[in-house]
Amino acid sequence: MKTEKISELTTNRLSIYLRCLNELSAEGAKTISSGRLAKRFHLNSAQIRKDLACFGEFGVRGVGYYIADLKEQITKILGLDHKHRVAIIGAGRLGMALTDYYGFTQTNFEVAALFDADEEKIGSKVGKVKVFDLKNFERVIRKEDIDVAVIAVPAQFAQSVLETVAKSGIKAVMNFAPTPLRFADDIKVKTIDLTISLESLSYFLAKPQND
Amino acid sequence: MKTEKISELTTNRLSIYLRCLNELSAEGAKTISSGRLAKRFHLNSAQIRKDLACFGEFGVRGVGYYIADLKEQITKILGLDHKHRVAIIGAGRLGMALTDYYGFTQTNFEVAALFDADEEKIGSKVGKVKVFDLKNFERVIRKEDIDVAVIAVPAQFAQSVLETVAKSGIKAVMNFAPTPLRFADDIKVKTIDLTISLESLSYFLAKPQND
DNA sequence: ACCTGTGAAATCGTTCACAGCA
DNA sequence: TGCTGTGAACGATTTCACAGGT
Repeated sequence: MKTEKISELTTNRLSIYLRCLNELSAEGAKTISSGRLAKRFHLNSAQIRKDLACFGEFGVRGVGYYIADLKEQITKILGLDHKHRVAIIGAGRLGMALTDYYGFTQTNFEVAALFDADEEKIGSKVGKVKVFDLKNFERVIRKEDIDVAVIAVPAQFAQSVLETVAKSGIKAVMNFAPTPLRFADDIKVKTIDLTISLESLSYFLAKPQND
Repeated sequence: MKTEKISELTTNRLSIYLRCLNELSAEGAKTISSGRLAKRFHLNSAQIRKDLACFGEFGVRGVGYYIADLKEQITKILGLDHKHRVAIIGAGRLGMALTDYYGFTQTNFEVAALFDADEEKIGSKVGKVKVFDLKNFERVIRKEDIDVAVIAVPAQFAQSVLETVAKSGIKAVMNFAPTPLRFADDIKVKTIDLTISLESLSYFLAKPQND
């Protein structure tokens, strides 16, 4: 077991391993070795072992890993053993699409509130989720016990929204605005920048030789 | 000028530089040095120079880079000097949200068609974009001259949709389904996996000491 | 025999530091 | 003097290879 700092690449892979284990589990398998896991899902077996070894000795030499046990361990490491409550800021199309994004509920996340500054939208509902006035952000997130925020507003408002979010005490933010954000280092901001992804596809199409 | 293989990290940063240059340009600046660019946007100046040097010698010693010229060069490198036409597969909330996502139009991408397998949706419109039957994918993308596909269908259909897309000759795909996909290496698939991002936030909240 | 956990090696990416040009 | 372009140093990440446990 390593006690060094754990890289984000490692934790991202943990999510992937968890998915693989769910699939194997559904098939009724009881144990899996890093070698077979790697082969089946096109991963590297040494990397799987190293990643897992960061958090403990979960394997059994000569056997592999007990699937049910390992699932439970990874679920706990990723903090997926309890529900997270999510606020989405920006009740535009993207915010609304995310509100009933299946992937949220699938991994123990629940969208508890939408926020917008537009009078027209405040008070309306998306499915069962109410749209609140952004001005009341802090009050609502306390009442609703929210611990994760999603920023789905136009880029020019993102920094100011992030400051509202940070002031409320929320420590985990997912940002869809294609803009760099400044924030204190006790909070975690994960930016999903679709513009960069698109431009990267464009580069692939444009580059001289498709090697 | 390097002729080695260019990493995706480098091309992603090119997108960022382009954004920065647009901002500077809007302020009326004519030239910028890597040092001042780095300071202003919290980047590393050596990295900026290295990234740019992969594609040519765009700078002038003692002066820096001419902003208008550099913008043009990067735009060309990223293939953003001509429009890309996009098909979105899956006319659910996510597909619809992406259809009028501002970021697309902003960087020379245009959503030209939506596809779905649901009879109810086929023939309807989202804004000006028509929903076609997925069965007619190849015919429509040829007629509409589409070169980029976005997969916004549930995970269990993603692999089969990708195969339809690949067969049609499209080489650039953005995938929102949280599942690993198998594909030939002459096509580029960029997966935006919101589940992994969420779980990474969850890990941050769960881990023992928030260091 | 099979498999884990882990040092060591290899690869990849970033930052430093400076030669050389305007 | 100010700045680029780049080799060299450094740091991070991945992969190899094997000692040691079952």
